[in-house]
Amino acid sequence: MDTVETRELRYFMAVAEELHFGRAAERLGMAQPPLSRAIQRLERRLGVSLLERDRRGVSLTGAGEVLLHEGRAALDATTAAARRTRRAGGADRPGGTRNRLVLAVKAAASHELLRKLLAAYAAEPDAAEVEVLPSGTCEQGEMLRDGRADVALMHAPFNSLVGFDSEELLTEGQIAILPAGHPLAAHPALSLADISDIPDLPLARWSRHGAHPPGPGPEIHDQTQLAQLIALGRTVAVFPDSARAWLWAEHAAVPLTDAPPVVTHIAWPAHSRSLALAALIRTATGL
Amino acid sequence: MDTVETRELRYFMAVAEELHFGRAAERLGMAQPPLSRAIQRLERRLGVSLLERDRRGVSLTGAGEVLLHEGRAALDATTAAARRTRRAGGADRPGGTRNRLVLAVKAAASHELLRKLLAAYAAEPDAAEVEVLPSGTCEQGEMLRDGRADVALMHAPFNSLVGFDSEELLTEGQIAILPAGHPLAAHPALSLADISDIPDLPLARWSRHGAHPPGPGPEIHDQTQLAQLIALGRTVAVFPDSARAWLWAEHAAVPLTDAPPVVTHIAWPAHSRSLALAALIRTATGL
DNA sequence: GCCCTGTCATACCCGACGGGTATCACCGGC
DNA sequence: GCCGGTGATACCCGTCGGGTATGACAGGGC
Repeated sequence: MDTVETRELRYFMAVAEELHFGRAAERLGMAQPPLSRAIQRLERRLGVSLLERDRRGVSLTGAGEVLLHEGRAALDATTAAARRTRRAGGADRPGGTRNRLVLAVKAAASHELLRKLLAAYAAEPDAAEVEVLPSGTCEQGEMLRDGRADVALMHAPFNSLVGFDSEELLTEGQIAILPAGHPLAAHPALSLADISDIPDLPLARWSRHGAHPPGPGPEIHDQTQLAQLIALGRTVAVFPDSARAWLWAEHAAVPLTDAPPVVTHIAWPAHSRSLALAALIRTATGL
Repeated sequence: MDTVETRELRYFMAVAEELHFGRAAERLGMAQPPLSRAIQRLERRLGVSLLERDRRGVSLTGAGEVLLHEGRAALDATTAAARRTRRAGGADRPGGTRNRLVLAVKAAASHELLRKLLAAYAAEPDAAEVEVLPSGTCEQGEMLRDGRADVALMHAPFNSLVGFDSEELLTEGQIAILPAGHPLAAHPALSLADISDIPDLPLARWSRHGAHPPGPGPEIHDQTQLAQLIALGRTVAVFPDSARAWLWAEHAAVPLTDAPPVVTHIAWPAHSRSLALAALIRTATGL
């Protein structure tokens, strides 16, 4: 009577995001009528109206918006439970997860730190096999929430640590990466203002989830493209200090005086209870 | 194919907690055979074995333990979504929850702070109606997690703030509450060691969820019982400083020098997005 | 050793519900 | 007024959730 099934949540999320029963049904791989009925049933069961079926379109009610947010968290938690359970598959010892540990890292993250962490962890007694999951396009927080990862290296202030437990690992300044021949590359230091309005070096725009933000700079998809564009003298980029490790000869790095420092954290779901994870965190904070 | 329904989760949680299909079925209000089938189907769907059906009893596999923990979080998130959606029921404005805000407080919490907070909040422009939910027996974190509350006053280090966002509100020392006539009541200050081993004043034991922890002291259920036992000279208690507000004439309060300070936090689910809640937090931190 | 008890699994049945197809009701635009 | 597009309704069917009855199997008392 007062229970909501995950299927109903999935259906509602699709409709709430598409604001269109037909498209939502298509996305769900089903026909539209049963979807309409399912939503009606959900509304009846909850005793509230979630969608405003106005002629010419569907819109969310206040309750619908609440369910959109809360339901997302609930669905993530459910799929995370399924994923982590599946991953724990073979280890039938009752002492906790001994299997693999999935570590999500940003592709552009400091390899130095990661390498040291993995090396130190491998020597630990509670060590599990660590699978490194480079999340190029996807947010690491998302991966932690829906169970694709167990632990992540995240970079404040770019990633939000909200909802996770975390420990600070490393703080570094940021540098501007310029074409080696550019006049600005000769400066000992620069400010953000110095590089934000250079006509011949517009800042590149990362394309995320297929949507390209508007702006003057070139569109890029990965770090190699960016490196190439810088080397060609077409753009400039701002990166944490550890990016110096992958610079080319055609690149020049100049410290930025007023860029906010980047803090690398190790973060994990707050409710985690795993010996292997605890050991990894201990290793990381002890580096 | 890779989806888990909340009903299946509920069933599994019951079996995993009872470690007995018959009792779990009874608790769920159903017969045992369909429960067995549901668990089998869940195991098949996840592709892992969750329970070890040994003759003479059921035990959890490693994967089962993972699902026990993760599933609890998922179920809590789901019921929270349903509860909060239902509570948002009538407010059909698209600006967020404008309804009521449920604030969970420990029954023994500082009334002073709570009164000031509610008074200040009522004057706010974004103020919603605040329902105060005194959680005598139940953990406030549980209430936040499963949606019975939207925000809570929690007391570190007694409550774990893990998994929530929180702001510090108030730090106070702790006091020993003794019978007024007791010799120790004359001291200007005491240490924990001073009161932990007094033969005539064993520390009282709170009964939680029906289970009484073993020990020498008397069993108590609420604060009034405790106050009475102290007044009768039968026990001693340790409380935050603000407990002085409800002391009786027969009580004596003595500061404890080495008790950890109690920090009152305002805490809320990390993913919350509500104007009313934001206003309450702003009010609380501005006190 | 035998039976009895307690456990979970299997067999079978039924009603309900999820899902599909066809169609309706309604509105905006040409 | 017709048409395209929306979501809702009507009807049908297969699957599945749930109940009852029963089986398989181990352990304990006699």
